[in-house]
Amino acid sequence: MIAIVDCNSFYCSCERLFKPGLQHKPVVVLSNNDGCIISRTDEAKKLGIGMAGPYFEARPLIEKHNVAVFSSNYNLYGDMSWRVMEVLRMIAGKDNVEVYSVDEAFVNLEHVATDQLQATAKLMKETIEQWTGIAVSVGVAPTKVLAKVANRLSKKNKATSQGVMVLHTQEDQREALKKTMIDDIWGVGGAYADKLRNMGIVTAYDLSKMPQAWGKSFMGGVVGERLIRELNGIQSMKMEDELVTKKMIATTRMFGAPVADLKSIKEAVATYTSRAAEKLRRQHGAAKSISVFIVPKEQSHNSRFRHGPIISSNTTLPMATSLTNELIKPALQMAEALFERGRLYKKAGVMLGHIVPDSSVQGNLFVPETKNKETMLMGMMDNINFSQRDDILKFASSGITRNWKMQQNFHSPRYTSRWDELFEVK
DNA sequence: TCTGGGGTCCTAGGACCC
DNA sequence: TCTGGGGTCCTAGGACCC
Repeated sequence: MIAIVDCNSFYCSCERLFKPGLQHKPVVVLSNNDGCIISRTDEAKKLGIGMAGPYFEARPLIEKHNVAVFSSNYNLYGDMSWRVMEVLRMIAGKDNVEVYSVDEAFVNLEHVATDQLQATAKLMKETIEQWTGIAVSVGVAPTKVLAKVANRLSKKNKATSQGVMVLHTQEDQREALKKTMIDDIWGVGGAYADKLRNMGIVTAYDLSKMPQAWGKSFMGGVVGERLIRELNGIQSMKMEDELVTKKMIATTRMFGAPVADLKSIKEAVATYTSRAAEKLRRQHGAAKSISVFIVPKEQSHNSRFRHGPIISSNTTLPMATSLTNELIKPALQMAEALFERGRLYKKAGVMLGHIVPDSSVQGNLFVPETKNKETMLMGMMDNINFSQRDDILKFASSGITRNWKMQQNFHSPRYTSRWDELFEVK
């Protein structure tokens, strides 16, 4: 059996930890640049505030009901996430935990006796809540997809489930599937949901009764086939080893306000490249390709498109590297080539691809000896920046004033990761 | 006026090879 | 007038996730 442990309204819960007065009050957390709502408490949901909707649209409701609003504080969420996952690893064993996202983890319960499943799930939940203060829901079932179904139902019926739901008989599974609409299935998004409904498939149960071959032809090939098997309790998605090596690393941001000058664009691109290179070094990788894109602010009144065209360029490097300076150079060249004077831009991004382990970087006869020193320099920069949790050291091309930086008007202190922002009790 | 950021997997189709 | 068959590799784009 597999459990999925999922933090309730995670970002909001983190903010509430340090503002006990907000317990049972509506709270929302905004995306970068304070653009969209990306986390809501139950109280905020009840007021009719939608998920992923733009902040400005929900603003009347928010002001009317005095909803607490926060900009996202990823230092805080990252640190709380680590604490939650550590508790799980202590209880279930390090190798049985697969961190799926910042607020979710799958836990392998293969070795737990059937009559102990409920108790184990409850233990995980209660320990996390007691030690970290973050409330979680737990779903347990024979497959990942069914565990997700269980988790969702446990959240929907908190009063009866106490935040834990175990689906271990086929009877339980069938009942749960009947209560789950197709668009609430993990792996069914908007496009497939529309398609399925048009074919008269409405509940997860309906979908589970379709033949696998049908899934193969109508739901994206092996993906659909696998989904149907999982719904029927046949494990088709394994527990993954902790996968730390990403195949692509991206750093992209909206600007605080549209930008028209090349200098700002270049500063932003240099900054994002530095950040991406940092992530790359953290996983001991080296990248062989880098691409840069910039997005013009939509000029036309044709508002059907949320984004303007994306203007991008890609460079293949002579050899894979993780050195910031070697990545910044081509990135800035591309930024310069893409930029058109007279246009307004709202976003830029950098992506690193063709990532290989840095130990396997192909030797090149023409690599100068100085390379080792540069690698050490990068390591030092990373250490200093990490211990300060800030870009205290950066490349000059990243700029000092940074007029293009995103807006974060409701940022809470980094309570758990900065000495000078510690929570104070008077 | 104002709509995030960072990923994954899969398929189709083109280019190319023998 | 008629122009094979079978591969591989790569990229773009769609769909999904949180």
